[in-house]
Amino acid sequence: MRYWLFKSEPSAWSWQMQQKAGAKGTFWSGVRNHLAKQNLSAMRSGDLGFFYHSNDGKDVVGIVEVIREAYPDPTAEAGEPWVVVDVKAAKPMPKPVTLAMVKAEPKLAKMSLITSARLSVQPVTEAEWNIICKMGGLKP
DNA sequence: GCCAACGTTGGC
DNA sequence: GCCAACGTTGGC
Repeated sequence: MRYWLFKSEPSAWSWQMQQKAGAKGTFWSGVRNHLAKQNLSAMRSGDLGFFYHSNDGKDVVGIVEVIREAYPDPTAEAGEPWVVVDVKAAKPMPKPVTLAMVKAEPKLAKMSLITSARLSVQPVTEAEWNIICKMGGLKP
């Protein structure tokens, strides 16, 4: 089981929209970065990810579960290498964890969210996962 | 709205 | 293969 972080601008795709998509979930499209693509490819069914609102909010607002592993991005041009995974909303954060809270926690200083701010799909370590769940009011 | 970080493109 | 120019992301 691995952990991830998905970034989205709420104006493009918000947590509320993800929740409305329900148990069937949706594909996570639009990744056009090779490192992010590698991360998508490494995901397995059942992996969990934080849903992070960039720009507007700047907070972890929920948890999604990977329900289908990487396959070609339906929104990509023919011949392009991009992939998507399907995710569904698993549970909301009782208390959203803001970027400011992450930055204020020394144990999270090495998170990709801080060190690779522009990467849209990031790995999260188990230790980081547990800390943020706790900050968000979830039992580990 | 600005700007830093960073990835990509294209000229050489 | 280098690197300057340019575009995009995302925090402030």
